[in-house]
Amino acid sequence: MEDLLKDLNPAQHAAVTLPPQHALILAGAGSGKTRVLTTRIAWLLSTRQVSPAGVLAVTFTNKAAREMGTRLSAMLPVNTRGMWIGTFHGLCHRMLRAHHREAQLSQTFQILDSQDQLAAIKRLIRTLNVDDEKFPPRNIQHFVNNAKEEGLRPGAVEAHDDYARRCVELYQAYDAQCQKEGVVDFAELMLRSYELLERDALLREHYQRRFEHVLVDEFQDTNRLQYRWLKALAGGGAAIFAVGDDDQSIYAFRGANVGNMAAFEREYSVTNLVKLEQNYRSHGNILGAANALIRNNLNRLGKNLWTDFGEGEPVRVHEASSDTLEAQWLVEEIQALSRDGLARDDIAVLYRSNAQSRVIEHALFSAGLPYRVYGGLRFFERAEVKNALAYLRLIENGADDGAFLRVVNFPARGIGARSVEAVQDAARAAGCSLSDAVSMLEGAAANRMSAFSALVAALRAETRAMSLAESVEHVIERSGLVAHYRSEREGQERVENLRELVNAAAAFVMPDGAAYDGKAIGEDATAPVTPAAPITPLAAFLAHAALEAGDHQAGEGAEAVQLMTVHSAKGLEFDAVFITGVEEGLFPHENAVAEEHGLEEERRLMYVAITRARKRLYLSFSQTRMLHGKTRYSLKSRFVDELPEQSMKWLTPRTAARPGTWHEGWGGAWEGFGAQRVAGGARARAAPSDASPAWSDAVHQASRGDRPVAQRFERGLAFQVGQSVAHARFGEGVIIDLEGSGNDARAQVNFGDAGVKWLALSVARLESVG
DNA sequence: TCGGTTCAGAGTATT
DNA sequence: TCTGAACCGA
Repeated sequence: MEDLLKDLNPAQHAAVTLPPQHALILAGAGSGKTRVLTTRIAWLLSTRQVSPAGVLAVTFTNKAAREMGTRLSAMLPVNTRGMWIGTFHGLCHRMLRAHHREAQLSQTFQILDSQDQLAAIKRLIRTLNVDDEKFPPRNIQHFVNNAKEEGLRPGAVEAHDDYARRCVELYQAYDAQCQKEGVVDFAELMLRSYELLERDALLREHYQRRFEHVLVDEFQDTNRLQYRWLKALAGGGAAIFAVGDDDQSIYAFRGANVGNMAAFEREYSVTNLVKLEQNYRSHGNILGAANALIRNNLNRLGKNLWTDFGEGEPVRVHEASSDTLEAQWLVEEIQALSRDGLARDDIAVLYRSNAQSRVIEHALFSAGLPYRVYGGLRFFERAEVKNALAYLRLIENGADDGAFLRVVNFPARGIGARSVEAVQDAARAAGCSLSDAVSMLEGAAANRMSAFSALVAALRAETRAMSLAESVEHVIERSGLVAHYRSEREGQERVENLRELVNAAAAFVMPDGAAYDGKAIGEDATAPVTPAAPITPLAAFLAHAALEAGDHQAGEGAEAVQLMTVHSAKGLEFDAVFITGVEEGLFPHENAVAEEHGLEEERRLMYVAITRARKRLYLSFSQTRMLHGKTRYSLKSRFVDELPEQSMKWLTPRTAARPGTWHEGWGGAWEGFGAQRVAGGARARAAPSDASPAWSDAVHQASRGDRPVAQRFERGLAFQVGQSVAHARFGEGVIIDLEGSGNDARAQVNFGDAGVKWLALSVARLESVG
C-alpha cells in the first residue's frame, strides 16, 4: 500500500486518501488525473475500505474505461472484470440487461447507434407522411436526444407552438416505434436506466447499498441526465469522487453541463475539494501561455498550473499570408524538427475544424511526409460491416425493422421498392413487424420476400449451435455479402473488413457474464433481480459493436505526423504541437462567438490545445484562407493577444495587438487577390450616425438569393475585400466579402471581438483604416 | 437499378 | 471548393 502512494505529490496524495465522503477533484491538464482516480480505487481496495463489488467508476469513452482497468490491475492483483468500471452507456446497458423486464425491454433488445437512429427517424417521417423539409430528420434527432438528455419524455416536454408540438408528437411516435422493434438509442440507455432507478425502489436501494464508492471521470462533461443518474445511484450514502476540469469543458454542444461541477459542490456540501495543479507535461512557457489565456474566462472554479520543468522554449508564433503558405511553413518546420531527431508521431498538427486538414494534408503529401488524420469512419460504422450486423440483428431479434429494411434487398435479390412498401403496409395494418408481415403478402413479390424470410430463419437455425465467430462467418457467406463484394470492382477492402468482423467475433470476450445472469447483482439473496436473463454471445457482440464502434482507423504503420481537431486531441500529449488557423472567425469560430458563453468555450478549447504540448508549441495564422470556395480575409485570433509576451517568440514580424493597425507592413499584400471593389462608400459616409435605430437593420444575414456582385467600379471611397475598416459600434475589422451594388451594397466584415457581420453600406458608417 | 447530375451546405463528437 | 444526399433518366 505504501508503494501505491509512494510517488504521489501532496495534492495527489491528499485526493487519493480522502475519507469516504463526497469529493471534488479539480484536476488540471497533465496533473495526473487518471493516476489519482485509479490509485484512489486501489487504495480503497487495498485498505479494505471497500470490496471490488462496492466500486463503480464511470468514464465517457471506452478508451478511458479500458485504461482505468489496465492501470488498476497493474497496481493490484484484482480482477477488474467483476467491477463496475465502464462508460455511462456501458454501465446503463449492463443494468438494463440485468433488469430488462423491470425496464420493460424485450430480452433481445438491441442498441441503435446514431446512424441507425437517424435511419429510424427518416423511416418514421416517411411512414407518417410528414414533410421532411419542415421537419428535417436531423433536427428531429437532435430534438429527441436533447429531450432525453434533459430527462424528458414526450409528455414532459414543453411545447409552446405548433412546430414544437409536432416535434413532440414525432418524439412520441419514434419512441413507440423503437419500443415495438425492441431497440434503444444511446440516450435511451441512459434515460431508461435512470427511470428504472427512480421508479423501482427495491432496485434502487439495492444498488445504493451495493455501491459505496462512485468515481466519475471528466465530470465537467456530464449532462443533466448523467448528473441525475449519479444522484440516484449514490443517494443511499455512497461517496461520490468527482474528477474534472472546468477549464477543459469543451463539449457544451453535445449537452455537457459544466454547471454540474458547481452544482455538485453545492448540493452535496462538498468539503473535500482538492486541486491538482502541478503539471507533469509541459514546460513553463507553455503553461504560462495556458494560464494567461484561461485567466480571461470568468466563472471559473479557479486553478493555476505550475511545473518544475523550467521555462523551456518560447511559444512560437507564425503569420502567413495564405493558408497554403501556412501549410508550407508547417511542413518545413516539421522537417526541421525531424532532422533534430523528433519522432514524427510526437508531432501533432491541430486545427479547429476538419475542413482545415485538406490544405495541410496536401502540403504534407507533396513533401512526402507521412501523416495520419484522426477521424473518419470507424470499423463498426462501415457499410459492409453494418450490413453483416443487420443480418445478425435479424437473427437475434426478428422485430428489428431497421435491420430488415437494410438488408432485405442487399445483396440485390429482386425485391424492389414496391414489394417493400407492400410489406410495410401489411405490417402497419396488422400491427406487426416486417418479418411477421411477409407471410401475409400475395402475388409475385411474395415469393422473393418469403425467400428472404426463409434465409433469415435458416441462418437463425443454422447458427444456433455455432460459436460466435462461426456464426458470423456463416452469415457473411450464406447471406451473399462476401460474394457480392468479391464481384465488386473495388470490393476487396470490404471483403477484408467482413473477414475482420469474423476475427473481431473470435476475439470477443463476453463482458463479465455473471453480471448478466443476475448473480453478480450482489450476493444479497433478496436482491430484486430478474431471474436468470442470460444474454447470448451474439446479443453481447451486437451491443459491443454499437457501444464501441472501434478504432478510428488503424495506425498506418509508418511513424506519422498526427493531424486532428483540437477536440480529438483532448487527453493526448505530444512533444511538439502546432495549432493552426488561429484566426478570428475560425478560432474562435464565428458561430461560437454568436452563442451564449461560446467565446469562453472557445477559449477553453484553445487552452486544451495549448496544454497538449510538452516541449514545443507553435501557433500559426494566415491573412487569407480559402473557405467555401472563397478567399476569406482574417485577423489573427484575439487569443494570440491574450498570451504573455515574455513567453512568446514571433517567427514573422510581430503584428500589433488588436485593435490596431495589424496590417502594418503588409500594405500591398492585397493586390493580386482579385479584390472586388464596390460602390457605396460615399453613401456610407453620408449616412446618419448609428444613433438612429437603423443600425440594427443594417446588420443582417444576407440570404442566399441576393447574389449579383457589384462590378461597377467607382472612384473615390470604394471598399474592397481585405480592406481594414472601423465601425463605431463594432470596432475595427476587415472586409471579407462584398455583395450587391448601389443601395443594396453590403460588406461582410470580420470584426474580431464583435464577430462577422453583414453591413448595408448605405446605412452603416464604415471608416477606412490605415 | 444503377449511374450521372444537381443542389445545398459546409463546427466541434462520444456513446 | 468540396462533399453528401436526393433525384432523374435509361
